[in-house]
Amino acid sequence: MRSAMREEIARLKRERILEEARDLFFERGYQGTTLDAVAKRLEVTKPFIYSHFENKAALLGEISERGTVRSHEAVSRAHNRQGDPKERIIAAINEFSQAVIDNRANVAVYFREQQYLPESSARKVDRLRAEIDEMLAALIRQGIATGQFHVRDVGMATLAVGGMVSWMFTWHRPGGRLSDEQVCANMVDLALNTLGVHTED
Amino acid sequence: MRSAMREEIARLKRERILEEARDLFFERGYQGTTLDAVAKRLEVTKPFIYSHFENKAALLGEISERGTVRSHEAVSRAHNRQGDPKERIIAAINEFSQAVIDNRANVAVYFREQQYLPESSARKVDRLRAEIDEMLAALIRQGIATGQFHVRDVGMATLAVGGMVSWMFTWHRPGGRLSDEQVCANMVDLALNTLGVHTED
DNA sequence: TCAGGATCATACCTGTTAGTATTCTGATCT
DNA sequence: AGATCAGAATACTAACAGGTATGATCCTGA
Repeated sequence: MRSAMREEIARLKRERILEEARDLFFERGYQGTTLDAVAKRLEVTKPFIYSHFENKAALLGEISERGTVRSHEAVSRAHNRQGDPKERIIAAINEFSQAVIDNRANVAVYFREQQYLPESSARKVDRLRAEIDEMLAALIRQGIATGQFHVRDVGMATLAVGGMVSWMFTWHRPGGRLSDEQVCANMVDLALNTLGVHTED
Repeated sequence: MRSAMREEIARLKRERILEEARDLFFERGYQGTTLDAVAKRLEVTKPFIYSHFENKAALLGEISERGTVRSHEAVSRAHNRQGDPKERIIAAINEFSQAVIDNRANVAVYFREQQYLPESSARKVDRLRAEIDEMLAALIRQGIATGQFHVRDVGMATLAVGGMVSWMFTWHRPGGRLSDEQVCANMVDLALNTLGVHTED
């Protein structure tokens, strides 16, 4: 019971450290952020951080992994569910978009700071991204097979659709002109267009 | 005549410095690259670089500005030419895509290292990017007016199309599966799809 | 051959920051 | 009350890297 509680407290501390590190990396960049600055925001000291993380790169690794994991989960759910390719790609784009919005800082930090990722994180994130691409490509191939989608090159269509969704981290602002739901709905429409889905409107 | 030649030599030296800096920033990141490393690649020393550039950030500024200027020129040319909106957007996407491919390292460095840009470069690049977006949005609006394009939200369509093209810097590799021309042609097709252009195929 | 200036290298300084050795504190248990 | 120990702070080190003062070199023109 005791140690279970300590575990939970330790987890909480790790979470708080990661939150502040993520925000600071996002605002000032990885190398532009000192661990003292992170500690100051948390009103603790540097050794406190080192008692919870191996080193600075471990923070970056964890932050980057999380952003990618969320996107992977989103696409994965849609990929594995019932329905025809169109229904499933709609779910995939919708959830993927929401994941990018929800984890904007993680995603941005990852894309900007890839070079500084520790080897193990880099491998893990690479694998997740490859799987996301594979799932999207598989969905697109199925849609072509059913005659619902019309694209010349599956690989490029995958990159285009993945790109327009991922790109949201560069322009999305909370409290923007459109609600998150509207943004996601628009992304779905645009992605369906991109995949050559014939709509009657 | 003398000084004209010296001018040219100085320009050449600046170019060489910028090339190596761009490549190193691209490979190792801005803060991950020391000026000594740049100097070593050029087989010169650090003061040589300082005799041609104010400081390290000036290198980053110049590199970033160039990447954006090329994209701006590409879209600008297409925007100002004759033709209906469809023809002009085809030219815009084609040239924009080629510009991103040709300046992949510049574009990548800019997007990753935005935070470290000197104020004046940041302003200039922001303005160029805003103008690119405005030109694309204007083209899309015209296409809607002529009934050639069909999108719900011009702003989001602009971001989606701009995003899928810009995103190329993350995945394009010279000597990939498709030729540059094929890649650009595919991007044009995908962008037209995204904008709801009805094609008969 | 020599004067003079432009160009570049050597050698240095200094601030910064990741990472750590040591000390302190305060809660818990006997 | 006193011993023990986990957890956290103080204070430090070491190394790196941006930037510069100074001196060497080389080209140009007479």
